[in-house]
Amino acid sequence: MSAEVRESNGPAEGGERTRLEILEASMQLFQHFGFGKTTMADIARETAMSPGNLYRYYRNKQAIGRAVVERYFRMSESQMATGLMLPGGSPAERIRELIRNGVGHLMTEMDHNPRLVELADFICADPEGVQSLQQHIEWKERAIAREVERGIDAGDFRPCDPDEVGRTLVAATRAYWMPMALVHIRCGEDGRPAMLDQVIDLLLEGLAAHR
Amino acid sequence: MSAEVRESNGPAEGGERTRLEILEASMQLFQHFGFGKTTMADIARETAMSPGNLYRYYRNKQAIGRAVVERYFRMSESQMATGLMLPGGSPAERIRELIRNGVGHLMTEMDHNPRLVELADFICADPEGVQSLQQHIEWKERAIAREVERGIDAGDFRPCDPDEVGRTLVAATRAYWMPMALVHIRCGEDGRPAMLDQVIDLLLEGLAAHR
DNA sequence: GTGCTGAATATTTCGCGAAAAATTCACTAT
DNA sequence: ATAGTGAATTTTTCGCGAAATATTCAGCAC
Repeated sequence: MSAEVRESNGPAEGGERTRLEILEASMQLFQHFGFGKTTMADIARETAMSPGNLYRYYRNKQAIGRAVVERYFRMSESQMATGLMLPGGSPAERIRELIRNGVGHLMTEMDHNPRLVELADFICADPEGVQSLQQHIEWKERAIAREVERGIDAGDFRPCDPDEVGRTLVAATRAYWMPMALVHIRCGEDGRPAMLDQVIDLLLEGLAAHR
Repeated sequence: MSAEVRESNGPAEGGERTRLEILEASMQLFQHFGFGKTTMADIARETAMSPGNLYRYYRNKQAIGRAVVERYFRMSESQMATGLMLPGGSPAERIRELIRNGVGHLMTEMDHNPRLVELADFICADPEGVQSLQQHIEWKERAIAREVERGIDAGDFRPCDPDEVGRTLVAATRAYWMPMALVHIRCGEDGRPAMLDQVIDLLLEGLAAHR
């Protein structure tokens, strides 16, 4: 029943800079060489500190991996959110673009940044890491829920619980958010994910107001 | 440019009994001990023939695994179809039950028959086996398409292409058909798959006629 | 006490010969 | 020719010591 509230042990305040430094160096290394091929000694060398010191900021290597994945998820979320910055488009169009952009972003990352995608898969596979994935999923659910709320207010969508619809839309497109599945789903020369547009259309149709 | 049309080499006609015998013995063994732990020698012993003779009926061990998986898929399809035998229920209800029963059946198999589910995953992972999975998926798509057709005729569903809707419904529930994903999706004490009912409801709502 | 080091220890991975298994093939029987 | 055998051959897996790596810890500087 003692203190130890923080995910990672170590310095309380002054160490945030160091923790971030470790995080950024690790992300670079993981991106280049992969999680497995990057050693704690590599990270120590890159940050010009001793291996032992890394453990003052992260419990172990997995914890660094998890922090990198969380940062990576936050970056993906920012990327997905950029499409929502501009105010134009109907709620339905905005949801469609949110999902299409998100899946498109994931496909781009799989081509361009396979090491980090692989890391995310690896980290999210064990119980310690699932909550990172869960948070990321919840971010999508909330982003969609906000647009659904707008759609209800605008009279485009029938009355419903926006949060539940957010969860439903993410659940109905879940396979498209899974790298392992997405590998098989991409098709054609452009590599667009099969049936995604039709799935979105049917879901949005189910949400429509039919005034 | 010669003959060799059949998937498996060997006898043309008279050998069908032997091929089936190998298939059934293998299925039993795989179910009990798993694909990896079952040797060709085991199968030979079980069928009272020599190891070499197995190769007259199947190209290799993978081919036996594929045949077992295909048989397993056919059995799953029969199981799923039993819910459709009785004529009652609206098309929407029948589609809902088809999907719920199918996913429920998969969950039961994962608990009760994990070795065969694992085998299916393994076999369908490589290029030789994906077409078996593809066929199984197409069976579901067609089963749904038939019900959609009924729904259109009955005036319950708006006019649309039943085949495309079949593909769409399967795509929107794809994660629920993937054992790897389903492990994470089951929740609660009853282990029911999260959000599946809501997904189906929203999709069917999108299909409704709104007369 | 805080931040850090580097050697000491614990764990995991790796290389490689041995054993097991998959696959082939020369051969027998009908 | 067809069905089948079983030993020979190729491929994969396994066990285990060595090397690499992760993690801990006693101690140093401030």
